[in-house]
Amino acid sequence: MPRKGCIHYGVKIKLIKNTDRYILMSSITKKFEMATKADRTKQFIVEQTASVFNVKGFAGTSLTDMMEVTGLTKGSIYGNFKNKDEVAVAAFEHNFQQVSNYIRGKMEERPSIIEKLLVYPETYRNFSKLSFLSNGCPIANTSTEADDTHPQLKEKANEALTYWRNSVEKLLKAGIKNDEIKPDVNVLEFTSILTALIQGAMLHAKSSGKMNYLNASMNYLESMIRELKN
Amino acid sequence: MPRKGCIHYGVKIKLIKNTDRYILMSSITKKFEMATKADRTKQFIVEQTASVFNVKGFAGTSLTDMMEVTGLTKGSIYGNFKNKDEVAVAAFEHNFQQVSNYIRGKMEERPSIIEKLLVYPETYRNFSKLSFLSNGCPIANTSTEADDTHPQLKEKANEALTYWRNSVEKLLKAGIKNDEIKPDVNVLEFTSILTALIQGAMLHAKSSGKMNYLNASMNYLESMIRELKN
Amino acid sequence: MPRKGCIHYGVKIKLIKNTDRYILMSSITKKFEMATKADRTKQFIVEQTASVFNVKGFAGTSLTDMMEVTGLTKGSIYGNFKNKDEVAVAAFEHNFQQVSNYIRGKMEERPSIIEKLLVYPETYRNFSKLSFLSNGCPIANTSTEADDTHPQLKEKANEALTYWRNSVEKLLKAGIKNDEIKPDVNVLEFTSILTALIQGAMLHAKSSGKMNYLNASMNYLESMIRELKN
Amino acid sequence: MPRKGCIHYGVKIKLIKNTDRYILMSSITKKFEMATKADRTKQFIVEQTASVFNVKGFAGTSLTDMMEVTGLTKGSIYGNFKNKDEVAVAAFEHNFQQVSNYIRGKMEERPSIIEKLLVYPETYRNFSKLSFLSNGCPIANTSTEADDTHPQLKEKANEALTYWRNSVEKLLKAGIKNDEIKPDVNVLEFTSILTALIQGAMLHAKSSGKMNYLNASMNYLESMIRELKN
DNA sequence: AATGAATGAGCATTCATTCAT
DNA sequence: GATGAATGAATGCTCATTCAT
Repeated sequence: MPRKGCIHYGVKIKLIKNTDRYILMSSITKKFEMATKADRTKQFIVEQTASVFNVKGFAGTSLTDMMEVTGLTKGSIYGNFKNKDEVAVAAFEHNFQQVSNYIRGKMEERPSIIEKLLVYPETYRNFSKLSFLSNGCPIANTSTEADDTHPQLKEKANEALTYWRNSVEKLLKAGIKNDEIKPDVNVLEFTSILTALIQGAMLHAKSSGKMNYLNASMNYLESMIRELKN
Repeated sequence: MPRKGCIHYGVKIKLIKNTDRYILMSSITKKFEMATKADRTKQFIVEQTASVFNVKGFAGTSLTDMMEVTGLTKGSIYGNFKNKDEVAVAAFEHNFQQVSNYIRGKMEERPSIIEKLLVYPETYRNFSKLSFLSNGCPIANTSTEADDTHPQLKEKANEALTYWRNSVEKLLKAGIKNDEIKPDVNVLEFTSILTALIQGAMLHAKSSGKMNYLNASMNYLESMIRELKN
Repeated sequence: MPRKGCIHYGVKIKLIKNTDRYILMSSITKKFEMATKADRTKQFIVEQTASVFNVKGFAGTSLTDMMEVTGLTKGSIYGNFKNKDEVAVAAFEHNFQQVSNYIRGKMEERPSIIEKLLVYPETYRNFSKLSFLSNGCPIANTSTEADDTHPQLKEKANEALTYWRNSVEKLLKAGIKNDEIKPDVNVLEFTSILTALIQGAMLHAKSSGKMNYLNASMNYLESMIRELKN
Repeated sequence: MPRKGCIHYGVKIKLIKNTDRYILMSSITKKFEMATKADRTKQFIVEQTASVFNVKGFAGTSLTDMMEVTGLTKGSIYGNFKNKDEVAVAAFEHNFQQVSNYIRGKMEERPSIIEKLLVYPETYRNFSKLSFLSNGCPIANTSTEADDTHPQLKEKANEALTYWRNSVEKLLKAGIKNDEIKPDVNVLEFTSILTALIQGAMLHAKSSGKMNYLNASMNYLESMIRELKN
């Protein structure tokens, strides 16, 4: 019989307090068997806490929140992570990977650079339907809070932003190289605008609860992208 | 003899615990004498805590932080505000007013609508030199944190954003009316782009610590504004 | 024009916060003009706080409660009393005097000792209609709380109880002397039973919210009193 | 090695601040091994705080008092109880059970109903020697304070009073049924008098610090009980 | 005599973290 | 590897009291 509280064959069994929910391990663990049980538990904690950190922020998320959302005990969380910071960093990385995996996947299906770039406005237009974006852009959420108060998270957010910028720049340069994109495009400027516009527009949508401002910005971004064409 | 801890002739006298700083009352109290001492103290608390709330956020700012930065005791803060929430809301309003007063002031000097609109990119380009913007846009900082966790602050941030949008829209419509601006400009779209671009670009600057991305976006915004010309 | 917050010609004028009530000085001040304004304010504070102390107890009554119920400021209360203890003691004395004045008044109308003694069960039967008893017997309320925690109040409660006992004993002895009451009545025992029965029965009534237990005890007490007859 | 602050083999080991007392777990834990450590600690907290709550009341008992009397930290108390209210309710229940267990035990030794009823005056006569009564009747103490200020405790006190009344009524009815007690006894009245007399007399004893008034009332109660005899 | 701003110790409660089991 | 009891510093907030005005 499985011991209560364990993660058993990919299935969480422990019931905490009055919560009689059985929580299924996320699909990721099914895809490839993880080496050790510890690795699986770590992954489970990260997946479950990721959205809480994205919504409530680092300071606003307590260990009690983390216990509730994972169904695990404090001891168990501390057995797998050094402290709350380490979980928060892992959760941020998970959140960011969810976004970038989704976008990379969509881009792989597209034949041209411009089509690939159009994945950005299309994705953020539908952010509310995507669980990993519905609470806002993890980079924006993390970097506004972590500024000064949490240098390690701030650095992670900055790395993510740099990664994003580099991805866009690579696409632009590749497009220029294969004559798909006008040669005189200002790569730095275009990248700055694309990323800034998306983050600013997401903020407006989250703040106002309305989609029209975000849609207006995404319309503009789409026409900007199409005008890159050589 | 002034009682220790009082704000006397515009100068804080009390030293709390290990903090041997003498804090000058902000300029506002010198400009015009306020009705009551309580009003002055309230104003003083708001001014001193405003930047802490902007940097650390609501959850990250403790009453101890507020004591340290004001040099006042807990009791004194609670004598002037109902609770931490009330201070945070007042501090946000102060932060936002600082920004909008600055921008309104700059705009008043400008003769044309387009010149007035150019105040935005100029201001945010120099955000690091402006104390009320150096820690980032208060709207962005507040709305990313307060989402879900603090409905009242979220609402305040949304109101501020709406106010900003309305200001921009009014300028555009006035410009269209007096033939300074092209009649076919999409007001909603332009407003969305201007505000989103600024907030997104500010976020990048704060996150990376570099100015080039912000400057690139502001360059683009400036040319967009100039192209509004009829 | 009367200064706000003063007690002027026996009428409270100050309005605190949202309480737009004008509070009339109690009848006592009208009966005989008090020497000084201070005396009148002291009396006013005592009268207004007396029932709060009787309901919430000493520890449960805060200065904020006292401010609300009097409409006065803290400074004003402290200008008239050394501290909260002093108000509490005065309030207890006031409460007790209200009860004993009422009972003395009723007794004066009665011709015989036995009729006088019957005032007790009659009074406590109707405790809920008498403002100074509706929150319970002040002696019981004070002595249960003040035990150990507040020696001065405990002593006051004990003095009040002794005064009550003495009153009953005097009546019994006078009745024995003038042959109205049987000579062999055990005065100590009868006094103990009368006072204990009343306090115990009051407690039951307050606790249960029902009158039948109190009435049953008062029925019994009445028949006990009538059987005293020689 | 036992961790400091733990309750180990029934013995509290941790010393808090200036309190160098070693506190023995109460006899109850020795009698039967409790399921979990948490249950034992909860029981320990209840036992240690019960008399403090009975003496100082709910409002008068602080968490610092509770820490001192248990030797535990705040965190530990809050690990075992949701809040102060929950401890107070448990402590009241404990206090009441101590009294009713004692009385039930004494009654079991007695052959007749009248002998059983005599347990009441005998017990309360000796209240000062019984630790759970020496600070006064828990029902009286709780119900006078909790009135209005603490509805849950008030309800508990009322339940306890009802339980007591029912116990007395059952005895009387059983006595009437088996012809030991006069059939025309007014059960409601007798029960009311017995309980009210005891609570009132206890109050006098606690207030005056003298036993003669209590003894006089108990003498009377004893003769009342004996006169029930058929 | 009364005000009201300020005090700072104290309040109940929650926090991230530890560690014997 | 996981548990859960315990820690104690820190949290937001209220308290009775003081005193310059």
